[in-house]
Amino acid sequence: MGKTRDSDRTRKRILECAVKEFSERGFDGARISEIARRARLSKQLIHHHFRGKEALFQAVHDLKFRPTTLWNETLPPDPADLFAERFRKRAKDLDYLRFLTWEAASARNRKVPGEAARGERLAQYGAGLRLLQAEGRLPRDLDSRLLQLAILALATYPMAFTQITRMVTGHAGPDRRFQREWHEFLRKLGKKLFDGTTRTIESRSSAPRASRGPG
Amino acid sequence: MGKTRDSDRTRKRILECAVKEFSERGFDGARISEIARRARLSKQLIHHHFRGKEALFQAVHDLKFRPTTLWNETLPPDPADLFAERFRKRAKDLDYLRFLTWEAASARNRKVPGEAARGERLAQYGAGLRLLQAEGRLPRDLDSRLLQLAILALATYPMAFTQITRMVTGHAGPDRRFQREWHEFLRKLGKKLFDGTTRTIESRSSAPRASRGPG
DNA sequence: GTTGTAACTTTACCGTTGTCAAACAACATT
DNA sequence: AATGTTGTTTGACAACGGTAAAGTTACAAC
Repeated sequence: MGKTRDSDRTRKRILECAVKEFSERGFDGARISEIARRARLSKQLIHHHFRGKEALFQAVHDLKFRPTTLWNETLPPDPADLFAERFRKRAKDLDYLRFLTWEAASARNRKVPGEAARGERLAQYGAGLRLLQAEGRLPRDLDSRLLQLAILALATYPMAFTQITRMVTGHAGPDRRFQREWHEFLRKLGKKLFDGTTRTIESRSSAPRASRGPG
Repeated sequence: MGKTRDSDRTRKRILECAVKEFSERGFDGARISEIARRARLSKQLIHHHFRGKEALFQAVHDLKFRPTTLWNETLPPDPADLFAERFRKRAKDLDYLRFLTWEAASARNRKVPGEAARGERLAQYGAGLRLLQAEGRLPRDLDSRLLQLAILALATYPMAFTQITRMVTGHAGPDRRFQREWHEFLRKLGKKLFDGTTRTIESRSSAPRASRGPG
């Protein structure tokens, strides 16, 4: 049995409950006392471990937005899986998705914490897309950045806007069954869009180019 | 010059400012006093005209979510424009979009006000998609509801998750230039997906059917 | 003008919430 | 065992936001 007093352990427990509360109710809606109730300790202790609500939120933020192995931005081998794969990864961290949604709602035009680093990471993914384009495995006439945005849209929207998903499909967003169906759908979509790519992008020149590395 | 006292006019002014405030800060973040400040009157007057914060929000909600001509769910003549057209309509009412985003963030699984009516309207659109499928102008192997969700995703996401859009493209979501580029992109996407539809869906039977109706 | 009504303001209030400070209890060190 | 340190609880509080009720002013009807 663990010690009755353990600073790190309680800090961790507070953080966990804070993640839940913040992700459910957002910053303004979240209540420190509620976090305390979930963690079975007094709200004053939270203020002792962290400096206050703002700092606690910051800590939670740093925790959830810290790059982990989940942030692996590697592209799938088959470009047709771009949508589906991105979705699969997104579905792994629903809390993070909820933070993104709160952020979207509250951050009108203001810069968002860690914007530079996150932008860097996103740019990395975009570079991967451009590489695929150079290899002729993705259509070149689609702006890579906009394509990336489309990928994120399809990977994010149904589970962020759960009301809409429910109204349209009848299933909740995080529902397992829906996730399977959506994954399948995205695969089909990817196939339709990108399978015939090589032929499509070379339809300008009547003859297919010799398949070599990126020109 | 108008009368110094006009119930309807002040009600309207309160509502306008309330829309702004709620759409910017959400229900919890919104401050009655701030709405009062914007409308240049005392917060108590707001409570006098409406019953309170909750009722005011309800009123705003009813106002913004009331079906208008903007809710025209008619489908574009060319299925390839499905994405782009939907986006064009979405971009017309950014406040509404922000409400949707707040709703998405806060409504975890809870039912959302007017869900039945809104679902009905969405179903109408879905029926239109199925009709297009029946006519062979949209691929039949794509679930119409999921396709509808994809349309909404592409039409909504970049302007709802403005941080992401900014980080990926460098432009803000509501930026005119971005909107033009995104519109164009969605058109291309639609063309790539749905232009070859007739051929695609008939790839099962080796021979193409006689081309009838709108090609 | 008088009076009544409705728009608006002022004063006051109360519950909630985050925060601070002091008291307390467990653990480590000596 | 004594003592210091640190995790934890308790009590209290000040600020803030929404709300209620009383007071005041404009406008209309008579």
